[in-house]
Amino acid sequence: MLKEERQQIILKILNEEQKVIASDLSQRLEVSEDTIRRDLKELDNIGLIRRVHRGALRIGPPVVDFSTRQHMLNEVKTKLAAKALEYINEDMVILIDGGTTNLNLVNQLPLTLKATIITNSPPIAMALSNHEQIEVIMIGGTLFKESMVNLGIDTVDALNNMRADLYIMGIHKIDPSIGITVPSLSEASVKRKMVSISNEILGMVTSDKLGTFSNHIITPTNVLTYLITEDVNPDIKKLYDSQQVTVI
Amino acid sequence: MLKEERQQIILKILNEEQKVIASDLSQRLEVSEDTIRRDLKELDNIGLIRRVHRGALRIGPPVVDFSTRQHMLNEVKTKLAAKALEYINEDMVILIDGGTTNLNLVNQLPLTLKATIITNSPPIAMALSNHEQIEVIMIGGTLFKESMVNLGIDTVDALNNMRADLYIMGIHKIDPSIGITVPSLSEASVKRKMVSISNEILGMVTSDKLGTFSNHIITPTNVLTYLITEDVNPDIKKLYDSQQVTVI
DNA sequence: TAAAAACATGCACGTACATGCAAAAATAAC
DNA sequence: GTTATTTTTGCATGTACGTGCATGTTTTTA
Repeated sequence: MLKEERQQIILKILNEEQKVIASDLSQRLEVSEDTIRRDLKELDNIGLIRRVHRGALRIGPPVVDFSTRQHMLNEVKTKLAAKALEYINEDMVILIDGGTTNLNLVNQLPLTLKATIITNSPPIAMALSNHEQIEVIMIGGTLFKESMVNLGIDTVDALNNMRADLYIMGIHKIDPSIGITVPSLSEASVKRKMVSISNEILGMVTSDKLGTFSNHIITPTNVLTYLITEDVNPDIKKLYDSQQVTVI
Repeated sequence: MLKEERQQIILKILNEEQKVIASDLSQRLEVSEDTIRRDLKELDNIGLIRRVHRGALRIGPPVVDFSTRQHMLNEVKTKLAAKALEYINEDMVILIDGGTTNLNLVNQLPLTLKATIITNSPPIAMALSNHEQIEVIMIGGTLFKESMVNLGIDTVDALNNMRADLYIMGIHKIDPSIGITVPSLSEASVKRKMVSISNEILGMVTSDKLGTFSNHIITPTNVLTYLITEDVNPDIKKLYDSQQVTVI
């Protein structure tokens, strides 16, 4: 097992369980405690975890709410991510913006994947810290804290010089007749720019978002190449098929 | 159960119930009363709770996020940060790059501070997600995973259009005769640019970094306005004073 | 005021830790 | 494909940390 891979697993466990214990990790990952300690030390040094005696804790706001709903949603999103992985290939240039669904996907990317990932979302960038083979290009801008993405003129400008094979769009609301919508103007313009510089566009949505809309229209739904959802309703599928959108 | 974890639980309980009783906690957390007493003592020393006979009381209004603050207080880097806070004023434009020392500082910024913070470090940006009054501007670039900062031509370009009142520089190595040095070229050029667009420059270093150097020189030490270290050695101070650097 | 509870202190035990070093593995160079 | 070089790993050493218990002291309460 590679070091990076192991550290990635540690981060994943830490995300799920809020804490890790060194001796425990040693057993689960089948390496010596010394190695685990070294891993934890490294992750602590770059600020990804909080090292404490005997183990480490998650950094950032504590996820206190252990509600099952949250947990279930996470499982659904993991399924969506698994489907999306099919469309991600070696050496692609992938543009990906924010959202927990996208974050979930990134966390599932194989450590061996070689690719270029462009993102305007700090959490996405941080999640890729252990993917040696992935070149991460961050797009700057003004941080929009509600959804943790960089937005604004600078963001759009920076995107002007780039092209992507695949844009993995975080979708808030989507309706086949109205289009893909977001609640804020600046988010809309950045996403619109992202659409324009990408060859293919993939969107993941949990089914409860289908048929909902907000006030700023990014684009009609027919720009989507793939629409991924957890259970494919035949009616929905027909609706989008007529727009040349592949529903999976 | 980890010590820090237990203390967080205590804080959480205290947050919800206004007061805690030592013997009670001992049962709920399944540790000896001695341990609880020690926990309460520590939390009291840090100033997060008010210790009283039989238990402890909450200080001030309920808080949401104590997890970050808790572990830091009492550490060397925190002392540095506390000193640095003196030089951060309302409505400043602050440029800050990566490093755990800087991350520590950011975590200590008062939640009410109104300012603009420019950074090329995703962890720094994420740490500021709770600060409503702070406008965060992220500088994009290629993510340099070893130190979690964005670097490269795009980064330097983006900085061209900006000006900052104060640059809080993460310092790897510093030597009064050689200058401030880093191990990588791209990091050096970005930091050099940051220096050039900033009015004042503040550096925090733990004393073990004083008198060390690496292979890429950013700038001589005399560009620093303030140099903050944990215990100010008179010799060192004299050395830097002759370069118009205020050592604190 | 006496008994009980809570406390501070010091000690001992087990575990976790940092450090240096050598073997092993992975990567680079030839 | 083989060799050289770097990185990673495990082990040994000595040290530091966290916990519970024993002791004596202070505070609470009956």
